[in-house]
Amino acid sequence: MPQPPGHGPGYETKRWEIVDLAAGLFARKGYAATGINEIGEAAGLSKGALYYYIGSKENLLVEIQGRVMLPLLGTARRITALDADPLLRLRLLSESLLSMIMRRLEYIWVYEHDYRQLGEENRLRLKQQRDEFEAIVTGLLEEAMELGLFRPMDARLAMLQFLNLHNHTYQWVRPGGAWDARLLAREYCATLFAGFATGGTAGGGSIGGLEERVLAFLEAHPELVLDPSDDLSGAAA
Amino acid sequence: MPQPPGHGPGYETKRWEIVDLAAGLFARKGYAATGINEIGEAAGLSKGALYYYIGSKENLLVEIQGRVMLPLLGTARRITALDADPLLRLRLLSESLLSMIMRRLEYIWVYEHDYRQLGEENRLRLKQQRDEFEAIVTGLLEEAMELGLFRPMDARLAMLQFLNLHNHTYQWVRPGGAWDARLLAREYCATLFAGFATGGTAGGGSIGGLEERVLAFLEAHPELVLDPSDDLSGAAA
Amino acid sequence: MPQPPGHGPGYETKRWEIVDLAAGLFARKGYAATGINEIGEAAGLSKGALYYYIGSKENLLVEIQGRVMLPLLGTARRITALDADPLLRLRLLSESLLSMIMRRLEYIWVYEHDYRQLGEENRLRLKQQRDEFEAIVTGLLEEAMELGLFRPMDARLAMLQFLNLHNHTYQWVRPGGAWDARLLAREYCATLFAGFATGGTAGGGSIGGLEERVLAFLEAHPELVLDPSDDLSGAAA
Amino acid sequence: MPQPPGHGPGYETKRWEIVDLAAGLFARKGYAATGINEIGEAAGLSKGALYYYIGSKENLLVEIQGRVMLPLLGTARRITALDADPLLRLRLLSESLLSMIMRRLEYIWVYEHDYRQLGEENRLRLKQQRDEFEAIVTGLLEEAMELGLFRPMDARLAMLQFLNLHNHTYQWVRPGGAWDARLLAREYCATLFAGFATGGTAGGGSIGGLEERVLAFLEAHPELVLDPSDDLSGAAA
DNA sequence: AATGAATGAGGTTTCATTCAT
DNA sequence: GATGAATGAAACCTCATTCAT
Repeated sequence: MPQPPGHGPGYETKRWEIVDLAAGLFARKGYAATGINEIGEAAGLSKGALYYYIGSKENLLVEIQGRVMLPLLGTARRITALDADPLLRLRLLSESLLSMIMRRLEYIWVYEHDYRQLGEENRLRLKQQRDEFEAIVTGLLEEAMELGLFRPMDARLAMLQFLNLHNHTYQWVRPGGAWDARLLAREYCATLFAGFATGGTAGGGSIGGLEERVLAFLEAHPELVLDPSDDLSGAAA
Repeated sequence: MPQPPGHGPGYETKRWEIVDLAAGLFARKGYAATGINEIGEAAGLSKGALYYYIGSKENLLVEIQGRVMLPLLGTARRITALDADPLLRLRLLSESLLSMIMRRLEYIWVYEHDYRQLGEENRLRLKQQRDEFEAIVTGLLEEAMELGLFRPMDARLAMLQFLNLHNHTYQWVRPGGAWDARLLAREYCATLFAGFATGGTAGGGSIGGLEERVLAFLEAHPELVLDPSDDLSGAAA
Repeated sequence: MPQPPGHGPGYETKRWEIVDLAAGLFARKGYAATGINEIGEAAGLSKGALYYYIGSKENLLVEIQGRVMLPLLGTARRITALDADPLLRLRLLSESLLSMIMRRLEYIWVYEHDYRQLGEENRLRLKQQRDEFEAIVTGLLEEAMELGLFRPMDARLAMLQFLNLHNHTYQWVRPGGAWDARLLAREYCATLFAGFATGGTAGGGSIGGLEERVLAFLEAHPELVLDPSDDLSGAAA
Repeated sequence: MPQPPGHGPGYETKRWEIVDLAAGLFARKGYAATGINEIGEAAGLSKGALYYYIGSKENLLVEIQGRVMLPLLGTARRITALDADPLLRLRLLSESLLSMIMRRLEYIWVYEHDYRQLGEENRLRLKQQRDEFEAIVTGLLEEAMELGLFRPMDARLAMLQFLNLHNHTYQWVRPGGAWDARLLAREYCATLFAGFATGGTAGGGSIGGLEERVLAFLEAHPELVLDPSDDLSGAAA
C-alpha cells in the first residue's frame, strides 16, 4: 500500500474520485497517452497533492483493474455456487458481466485495453484472477455438456466463444441506448445455448453440407482468403 | 534533365520491413508506449535514417491500419459479390477474417487497440472503411433472414455478435497452435448459424422458461448482478 | 477548499528575468538561431524548469514584442492626445521612441528583426498595433500640413521617412555613448521638420535644378545606377 | 573558393539560380529558419546535387551578401569619383542605393537581416566593405559642408541619418508599386538636403523655441517618455 | 494536507552535412 | 554530375516523479 499512514477521513473519498476521473481519461485517450498533468487539472489538484493521493500513475491503473476484476470475480463465485442448473447460472453470469460492462464502461475500456501496461507483478496477479474467471465459465459449460444440455465439444473453445461474445461488447455499446444488459444477455445466451446445443461441425440440419461446399469453393477461389504464402507485400499492390 | 529526386529501388522494401517491425513493437507495448528510439534500434537505423523512411510515427500507424483494413475490405467485397447462398458467404467471410487475424496477428493487435491514437483525418477514413465492412456483414445476415435460414431478428445486433465473436479472437489466439483459421471459422459459424436459426428469446426447446427463471432468481438474489444503485464505491469495501 | 493550483509569488519575477535574458540572446544571435538550451543555461535552469516558466519558445517572442509595442503605443496615444501643436507632439514622440530604442535595445533588436517568426495569430495582432502606431504618426504629420507648418506632401511617405529615420537607429546606436535619445530626437526632428517645411521636389533655393541635372547625368552615365535590364548575373562578373 | 576544380559550363548558371532561389527563401523566412531541404526542393535537386553546387549553407549567405555589397560599393566608388558637386553625387548615390533595394529586394532582406549569422571571417570582410561605403557617404556630406551647402554638423551623424532613411526602406517598399527608386531618391534627398542646409538645433525659423517648449513639457509630464529609472517591469502593469 | 518549483530523462522531429555508388 | 541513404547532433517540448516548505 503506497499511502503513508494516518490519513484523514476524506482521504479515501478523494482518492476514489481521482481514480474515477482517471478512468475516464484513460478510457478516452489510453493509459500511456494520458499525462499526470491532465489528471491533476481534471481533479483541480496540484501535482504534489495529486501524488499525495495516488502514489504513482501505475497505482491508478492497478486500482482501476481491481475495481473491475474484484466485483466480477466475487459475483462469478457466488453465481457458480448457486444451486441451479448450469444454463441458468451461465445466463446469470452473462447478465452480471454485461451489467458491469455497461455500468462501468470507462473502467472496462481501461481493463481491456491497458492491462499490458501493468508492471510484471501486478500483471501476474491480474492474470491469475482472469484465469479463475475463465475457469468458472469453463466449469459451467462442462456441467452443461455432462447434463446433455450442450453437445460434446472443446470446453475451452466454448468458453472462449462465450467470452469473445461478451468481452468485445465494450467496443460499441452505449449505456443508456436501446439495449440494456438484460437484453444483451438474453440475446447472447440465446445464440450460444442454441448453438452449443445443436448442430456443430458434423451437423446436419439446415446447414448440412456447408463445410463441403466451403472446401469446394475455396479450391476454386483460393484468393478468397489470404494466401498463406502471402509475404504481406501484396497489400500494397 | 535528371529525374527529380525521389527514392531508390530498395526504399519500399526497407520501408516495409520497418513497418513490420513497428507493428511487432506496437503490438507488444502499445503505440503510445513505444518510442521511436526502440523502433530505430530494432531496425538498426539511426533516428535520422529512420525518419527518412517513415516520415512520422503516426505514418507507421496509418500504414499498419491500412495493411489490415484494405485487404480485409477487398476480400469482403469479393465474397459478398459471389453467387452463393448467404450462409456460405458468411462462412467464407469468417474464415477470411480469422485467417487475417492469425496471419497478421501483430497488425491486428495494433489495428484493434490503437486506432484511437490516429489523428482526426485518418481516424475518420478508417471509420468509414469499418462501417463498410460492417454493412457487408449486416447485408449477408439480412439475406439469410429473408430466405428463412435465420429467424427474424435485429440485423445490427446479429452483426455485432458475429463481429464480437471474431474480433476478440486476437486477444488469445496463438498462430501455430492447435486451432487454425478454418477450425475456428467452422466452430464460430456452427454456433452462430444454429443460434440464429432456432430458438431465440421467446424460444421453446430445451431452454424453455429460462428467462422466467432468471427473473425469479434475480428478484430473490439481486446481489447477483451489480446493484444498479451502486455508486461504485462498494467495490472497495 | 484549497485554492486551485497556480503560480507562487516569485513566479512573475523569475519569468521576467528569463524573458529579459532571452531578449539578450535573441538580440545577439537571432530568434531562430538561439536554442532553448542556451536560454536554460543562461538562466541556470533545466529545460523542464525553464518550460515551467515560459510555456513555449514563441511565448518568449510574444512577450518581448509586447514589452516593446505596448508601452510604445501607450505613450504615443498619450502624446497625440496632448493639447499642443503637432510639431511639439512629433518631437515628443521622436524622443519617446528613441528613448525606448536606447533603453531596451535588445528588445528592439528582436522586435525589429524577428517579428516574422511569430505564428500567424500573434503576427496579425502585432501588425494591427504597428498600424495604429503608424496612423498616429501620419495623423500628426497631416495636422502639421493643415496648419501650413509643412508643405503639402504625401502623408504616408512622410510618415515612412519619419519611421525610417528612427527605426533604423537600433542598428548602430550604443546606449551610454555620446548621443542620447534627446540629442538624436533633436537632430532627427531638425532634419525632418526643416525638410518637410521647405523645398520639396519642385523646390527652388539652393538645390534648384538638381533633378534636371540628375536626369542629364544619368542619361550620360546610365551605369551609375543598376541597369534595369540587369539579370543580376552581372554582379558576379 | 569552395567548388572543386573542373566544373562544366552549366555550373555557374545553375549555381546562380540556386543562390537566387535561396535569397527568396531566406528573405521570406530568415536564414536560420530556412532548411537546406527547402532549398533543394525549390531547386528540384537532391541534397547531394545541391551540395555539389553550394558547398555549404553559409556559402549561400556569403554569396548573397556579395551580390549586394559588391555592386553597391562599385557604384559608390564610381559616383564619388565623378566631377560634380556633392549634392548631385549624393543624389545619384541615393538613387543607386534605392534602385538596388527595389530591384533586389530579397537579397537586401537577407543582407540587412542575416549578416550576423556569418562566420567571423566573412563577417569581418563584410564589415570592412560596409565601412568603406559609409566613409564614401560621410565624405560627400563633408564636402557639402565645406562648400557651405550644408550647415556645419556632425558628419557621422548626418551619414547615419542618410543611411537610416535609405536602408530601412526595404522593410515596407513594394517593387512595382506607385513609388519607384527615382521618386524615393528625390523625396529623401529633398528632405535631407533641406534639413541639412537650414535650421538645425540652434535654429530659428518656423520651429524657433521648440526645444525649450519640449523641455518645459517634459518637466511637467515626465511620463511622456520612458522613465529612465524604469526597471522594465512597468510594461506589464 | 497541499503547494509550487525543480529535475532529468525521454519524447518526436529536423538539422546540415557526407559519401559510396 | 548527381543520387539516395545515412549520420549524429541538436531542435522544441513533455514526462512521471520528488521535495522543501
